[in-house]
Amino acid sequence: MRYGINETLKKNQLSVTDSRKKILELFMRSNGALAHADIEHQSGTEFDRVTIYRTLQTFVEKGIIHTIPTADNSVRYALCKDECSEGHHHDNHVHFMCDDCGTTYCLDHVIAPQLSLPDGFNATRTDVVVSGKCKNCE
Amino acid sequence: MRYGINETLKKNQLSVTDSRKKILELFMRSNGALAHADIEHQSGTEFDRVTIYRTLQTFVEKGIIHTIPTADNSVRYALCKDECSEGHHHDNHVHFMCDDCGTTYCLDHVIAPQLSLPDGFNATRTDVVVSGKCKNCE
DNA sequence: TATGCTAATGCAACATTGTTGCAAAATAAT
DNA sequence: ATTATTTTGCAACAATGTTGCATTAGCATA
Ligand SMILES: [Mn+2]
Ligand SMILES: [Mn+2]
Ligand SMILES: [Zn+2]
Ligand SMILES: [Zn+2]
Repeated sequence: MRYGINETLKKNQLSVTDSRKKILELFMRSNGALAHADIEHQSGTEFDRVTIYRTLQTFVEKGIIHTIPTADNSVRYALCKDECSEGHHHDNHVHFMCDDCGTTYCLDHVIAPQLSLPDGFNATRTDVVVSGKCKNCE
Repeated sequence: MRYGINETLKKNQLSVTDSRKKILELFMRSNGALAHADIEHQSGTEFDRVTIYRTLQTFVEKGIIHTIPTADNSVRYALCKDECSEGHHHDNHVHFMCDDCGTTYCLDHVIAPQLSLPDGFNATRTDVVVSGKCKNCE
C-alpha cells in the first residue's frame, strides 16, 4: 500500500509546502510518467517554473520519484516504489513509451534482464525502455 | 568492412560537402559516441552550429548514425552498421555509458533481449542502456 | 571547362529548457 | 508568539535546439 501525501513528505524529512503537495498529488493521480511541462500545465500558473524544477530534483534525491530515459531524450518522472530512499533507488523495472499517445508507463512487473557484457565492462545499472503501442492505442 | 567517407555519402545520395565529410570522419575516428558539443569542439570554428545540427539530422534520417538514449538524457550519436538505411535502422544492440569518463559505447555483440510485456502492449523497439565502469576506468 | 539548377550553408532571430543568486515569504522549531 | 531555517519567486543567465532567408557551393549537362 502507498503512503499519503503529507505522510510521504514527512517520512522524507521534507517540509510540507503547497507546491510539494500539489506536485506529489499529480504524480499519485497520474497513471503514466510526467514531464516538467505536464506539471507546469496541470498546475496552472500556481507555481514558478523554477520551483517545479527544484521540487522534482528534491523528489528524485529523496527517492520519491525516478527519472526515465526515453528514446527521444525527453525527461520524464514517475513515482518510485516505497522501498526507494535517499540515494538508493530500486527501480529496475522496464519502461514503455507509446509511439501514439506518448504515455510512458512503469512496467513494475517486467524486470530488466542481467546481460553478459564484454570483458572489462562492469554494470551498476541497466535501463530498458521499450517503444510501441500501448494497451489504449492498439 | 566499412565504406569510406565519400563512398558512404554518395551511397546515400548526399552531396559531398566539407561539413559532411568532416563530421563523418569524426565519427569514423571515434571509438565512442559523440554529442553535438563534441563535434562543435573537435571541428573548431569551421562550421556553424546550425550546420552541425542539420548534418546530424540528415545522417540519422539516412541511417548513417543512430541516436543513443542515455540515463542522463543527453543526446549522443554513433555510427550505424552498414545494413541500416533510410527509415530502417537495425541497431538493436546494447549501449554502455561509463559513469567515470562518460564515454558511450555501442556493444555491437550484446543484443537487446526479447521481453514478455503485459497484455495489450506491443513492442516495436527496445533500447537498453547500461551504466557502470568501462574497460579503461576499472 | 563553363553554365545553370538545386541543395547546403551561415547568419540572425527566436524558442525551449534548465541553472543560479538573492530577497521575500512560508514553514518548522522553541 | 518569536525565532531560526527552508522554500519560494523573480530576474538574469546559459545551454540547447529551431526556423526563415539570402548567399554559397556542389552537381548535372551541355
Ligand atoms: Mn518507473
Ligand atoms: Mn549503437
Ligand atoms: Zn498509447
Ligand atoms: Zn570509462
